[in-house]
Amino acid sequence: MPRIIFHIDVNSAFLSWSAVKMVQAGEADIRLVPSVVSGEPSDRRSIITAASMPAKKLGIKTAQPVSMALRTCPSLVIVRGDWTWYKQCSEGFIDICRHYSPVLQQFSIDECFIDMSDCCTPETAVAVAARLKDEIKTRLGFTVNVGIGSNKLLAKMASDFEKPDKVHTLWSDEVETKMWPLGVRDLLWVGKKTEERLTANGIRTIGDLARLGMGSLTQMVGRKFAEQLHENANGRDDSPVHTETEEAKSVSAERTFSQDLSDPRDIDRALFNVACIVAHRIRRHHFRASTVSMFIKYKDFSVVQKQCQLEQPTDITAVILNEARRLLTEAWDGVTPLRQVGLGVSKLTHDYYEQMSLFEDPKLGFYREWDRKYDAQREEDARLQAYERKS
DNA sequence: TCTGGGGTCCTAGGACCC
DNA sequence: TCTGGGGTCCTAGGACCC
Repeated sequence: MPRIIFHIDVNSAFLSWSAVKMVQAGEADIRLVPSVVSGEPSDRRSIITAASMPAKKLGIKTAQPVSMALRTCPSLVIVRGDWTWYKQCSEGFIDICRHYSPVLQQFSIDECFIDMSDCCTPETAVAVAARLKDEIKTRLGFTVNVGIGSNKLLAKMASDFEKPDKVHTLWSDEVETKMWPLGVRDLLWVGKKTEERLTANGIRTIGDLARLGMGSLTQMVGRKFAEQLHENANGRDDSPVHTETEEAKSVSAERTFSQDLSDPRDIDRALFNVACIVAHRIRRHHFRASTVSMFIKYKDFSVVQKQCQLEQPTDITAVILNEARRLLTEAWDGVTPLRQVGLGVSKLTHDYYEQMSLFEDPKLGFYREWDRKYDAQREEDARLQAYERKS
């Protein structure tokens, strides 16, 4: 039996969500003028997280530096992101989608798939999708695109057609007319590098890719990726809509300096900050980590990453920080300016078994106490923030 | 104009074990 | 003494996604 999958994608999510809040507060609707959501605008290294349709029409794009966008449009309205509010908006639209089908997979904060196979027919799918889209607009105040297809890939490709506030179908029998004429870059998983490799070999459209023999494609991108691209270009994808939320496999944090830094004290301060953040996050989710990795980025954007295994999984900030410091001394000469420093942990477990050793480092007790106070402080900060938001 | 932050998966080489 | 083949783990790097 053919499947019916919807992909729901919020149009310019962060920008729309900020606009909803501002309109509720009686302010002008920033969706109607060139506007963007970004990090700290005074930081010259900030980039654009979301742009309004009028901004996009001027050529302003997501991931572009704010300074560049300001040159394009000096009157650009810039707003700071509000994560707590975004999470509320996300939950709101996911809830509505879940009412249409419980077989729902959240793909990111602003996208989800629902399996509608048991909830509508190919004939009624467009009308149902339109109802879903309109319900979100009426109840929550922002627009979405709904893509309909016989699998997740096609649904996702369809939701990317004309925006905003639109419903599109991409059934298997429409692949040839609606998908094959598109450029390879429009295919999911084809990024900049793969596009370059494909076009260098004369493969320009998704249709070219679909008709390409596996032998030559494997030579270009490797066997595994070639298999996937070949399937996807032909509109095939049998992955199910995963309803269970997967646990994180890694947690990381990074800091990009407003100017490249070379003073080891500055670098260490940043490493300390990210270690606090990462360790706090894993404690909050009751994780312990067995792998610590540290990475640095130079001004030419090259990245060096070092990792190591711990004898025992840990969630102690000081233990993670010490490993990261050691890795930093291995990776960095202490002189060359750095653009960014980051820290990650992986091999996460919920295993709380701890080898009790009579010879356990007595410092660990102090470290744990420090972490406990840190966590309490963070929680207090969060409570205060929530209170301020309400009043 | 000068490029954030947070993730996932894949590959390839080397070490080590049987 | 020399050789091979398979499996697993680790590491570093790269590509992609939102």
